[in-house]
Amino acid sequence: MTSLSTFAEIAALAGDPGRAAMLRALMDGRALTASELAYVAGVTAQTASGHLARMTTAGLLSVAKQGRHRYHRLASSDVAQMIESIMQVASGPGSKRSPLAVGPKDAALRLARTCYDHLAGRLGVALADAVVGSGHVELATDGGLVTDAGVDFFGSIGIDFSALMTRDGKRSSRILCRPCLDWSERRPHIAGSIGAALCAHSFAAGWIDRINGTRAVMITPKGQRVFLEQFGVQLG
Amino acid sequence: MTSLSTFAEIAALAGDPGRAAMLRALMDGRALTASELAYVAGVTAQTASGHLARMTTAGLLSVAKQGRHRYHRLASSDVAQMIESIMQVASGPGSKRSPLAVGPKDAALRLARTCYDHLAGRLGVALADAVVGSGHVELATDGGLVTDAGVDFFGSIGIDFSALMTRDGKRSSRILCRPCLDWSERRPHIAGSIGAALCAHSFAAGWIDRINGTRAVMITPKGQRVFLEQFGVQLG
DNA sequence: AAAATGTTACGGTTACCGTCGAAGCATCAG
DNA sequence: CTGATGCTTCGACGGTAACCGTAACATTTT
Repeated sequence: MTSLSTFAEIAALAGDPGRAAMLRALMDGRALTASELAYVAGVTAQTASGHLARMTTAGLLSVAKQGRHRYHRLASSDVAQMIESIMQVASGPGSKRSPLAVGPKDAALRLARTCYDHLAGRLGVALADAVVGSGHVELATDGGLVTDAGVDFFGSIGIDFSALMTRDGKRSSRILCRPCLDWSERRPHIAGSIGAALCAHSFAAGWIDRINGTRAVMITPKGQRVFLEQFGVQLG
Repeated sequence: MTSLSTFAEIAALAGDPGRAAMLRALMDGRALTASELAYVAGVTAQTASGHLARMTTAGLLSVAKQGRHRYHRLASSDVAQMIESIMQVASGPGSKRSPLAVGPKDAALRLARTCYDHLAGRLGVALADAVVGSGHVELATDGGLVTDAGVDFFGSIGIDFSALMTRDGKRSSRILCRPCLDWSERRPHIAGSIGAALCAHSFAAGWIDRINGTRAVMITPKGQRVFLEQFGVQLG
């Protein structure tokens, strides 16, 4: 029953408070150095190094050494989804403690941030509402899809699905979407291939920008205009 | 940072080998007594009692006392999805140990079994392939949907979606599907609302039956006929 | 070369948690 | 009422692992 022992092993790795803090910090999809991760975990560098080594050999993390730094990131989207699902359970009805005061307290984080590879916060939720309201995307609790009109719409703003839709040889329909329930807004936003593409394109097109290396993002003036004109979204 | 502490708490609960075995046993969606769970975990009754109490207060399990028995089940489908996602990571590329000998060794389990609330094993995969091949369902890695033809098809075999499709007031499209990667077949099968409905209907209609209280199911003669005529599926 | 920074390795201490024995309640059978 | 079964609580034991000293190694900068 090998799968069982590794199951407990993986879960136990995520069960340590320090390692949990590291994983949570890596949920923005970026790669962090061991020192930064040691800081967020509240432990010394030696301790953090041991944790990172264990999580790397277990397949949770992948490292890329660059000069004298070693950048650690989540190994795959599967790991990100696992962390999400644990957060989902942790934020569930079982968390009686501090019923409404949950979520990031930083205003910038609440406004807009990245969630592994897509956008979250009020911006992410607003964009999701916009594309759902305009009929470009349909969302349910189990999954989501892009309508034919949505394919045209995303194409018009520079996101091409032709590369994404060639899966398994034949066209794999327009199911490229996954709802991701955020714990600050308590509303679903768009994850999956579309969410990742939209987030990447927003960075590339200069609509949003990272705030000094955190997972929070700011909306550029150009982004303000595009989000209002193309999506009808205005925040603040 | 309450959500973080509970995050590690939840993960640590799943990280103990004994508790992991219990959760794994409960993945068939049925309710088990404390004694049965103590047996599958390989611990004494006292130890199991403590584990069950902790997991219940944490919101992972829900209990229903019936006479002098206490039946434990997974608290929600969120918990089941969390367990699935951990299995997904545990079965990932990181599991070098016993590369191909994974999966349930029991022949009955490999053939057909329940996975929380839907069907898995060769039967589950075959049914998924059938409805995908006939164009009734479209599956991708991120989600799935039922086509208009699929709605008619499932209606013709006794599964009505009208109750499922009234979500949030307006019609919530036909996204009721979620792929679930099984660790014995390494192929996706159909979970989500459709998977649950199909599984429940198969039991109700007498197409399948539980094998003496395990998560393995047998295909009745009636089921053999229905699966062949309606889905074109023949196993064995 | 030498200093500085980032990362890993080793030993010893400490605290936590899983485990079981024994005993205490609840429920059912006779 | 008496005995039996299922489950839980209490207390004590033991092992595991997180943690931080100190120290070594690697890389970059001066």
